[in-house]
Amino acid sequence: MSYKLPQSNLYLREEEIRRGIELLYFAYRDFTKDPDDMLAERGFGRAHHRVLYFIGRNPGTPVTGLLTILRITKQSLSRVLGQLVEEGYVRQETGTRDRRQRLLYLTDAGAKLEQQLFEKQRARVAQAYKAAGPDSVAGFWDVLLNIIDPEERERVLREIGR
Amino acid sequence: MSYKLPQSNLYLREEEIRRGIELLYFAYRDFTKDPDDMLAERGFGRAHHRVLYFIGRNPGTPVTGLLTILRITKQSLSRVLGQLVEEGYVRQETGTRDRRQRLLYLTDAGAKLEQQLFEKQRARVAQAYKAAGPDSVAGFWDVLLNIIDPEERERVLREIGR
DNA sequence: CATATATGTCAACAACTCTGACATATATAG
DNA sequence: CTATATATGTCAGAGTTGTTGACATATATG
Repeated sequence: MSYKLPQSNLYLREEEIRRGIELLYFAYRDFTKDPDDMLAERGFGRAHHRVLYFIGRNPGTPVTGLLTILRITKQSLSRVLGQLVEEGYVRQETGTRDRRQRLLYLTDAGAKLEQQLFEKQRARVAQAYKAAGPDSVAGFWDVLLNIIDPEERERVLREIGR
Repeated sequence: MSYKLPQSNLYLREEEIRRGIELLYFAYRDFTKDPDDMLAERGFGRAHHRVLYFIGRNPGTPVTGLLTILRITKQSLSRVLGQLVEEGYVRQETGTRDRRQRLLYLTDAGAKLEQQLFEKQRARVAQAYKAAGPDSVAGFWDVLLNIIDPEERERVLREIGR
């Protein structure tokens, strides 16, 4: 009997979609919550974390690189980046090929802070990976990758090292 | 040779964690972006979407129920909820068992709007499920569930219907 | 030399969140 | 019945992060 009730299928489908939506919402909320306390102690917010994170992953990126990854305006970035430079977590170097560019690097203090922030998320994600098992992790990556806009999937793959 | 280099393992482990962190960030960003345009047309934001969504999933919830799910303050909720009530998307009924409670329901307009917002995310998530396959979807759910704080996993399981 | 690009800065504004204080209606315990 | 607790609402002030718009400077490129 290969016949299937379309309405039942639609119902199941919707429930499965909503399950994904809700798990994404709750998981993302807890996941981002971890570093926030440590950041708040220094008067920083989540935006500072993102900047530290992506400079750490792309040392020597010009400002434009960060704007492209984060998809925010330079005015938005400059406030946050300015604070990080001011307080000694990020260092700017004039580009050698193109002297208009400001290439961004974490200072030792920046790298240390980034590691501390990462550690909180590492523990949570590592535990989830372990609890779910390697096959689930592969599925987790695969679904997330396909949720990302097709146009930027390639860039993300480059970012995460395939 | 069962011996494994611990440093190499640690490196792989960190790369795998960072892959999860970044996929989560990029996927969540695109995923939340979809409904925002439609909301902006009506002067609403993402907070309105969350309220519509969870009232739709829990019709008749008292205000406290929403505060517990969303983990925001009543002052924060009241502005958003007030607008939704004012503009006819949410209806409040005095509780019968407890007349202090305001039980929340979507109006017809509210249900319609919620469906339109859901449709945008449905398309994205359904496509990702299809591209990744059912086993990956199960893994996706499993990892996300384990990323959520253990204390609230039970509530989430109830929310998503197991 | 003219134009484009990379970056920075100032100002105003909007969304969403918070804390703190206070008010009202209703339920519940003694 | 009275005292207390709970559910909800409201006002005021503040912080973080994002936006748009306008303008400035340094450097690269045709």
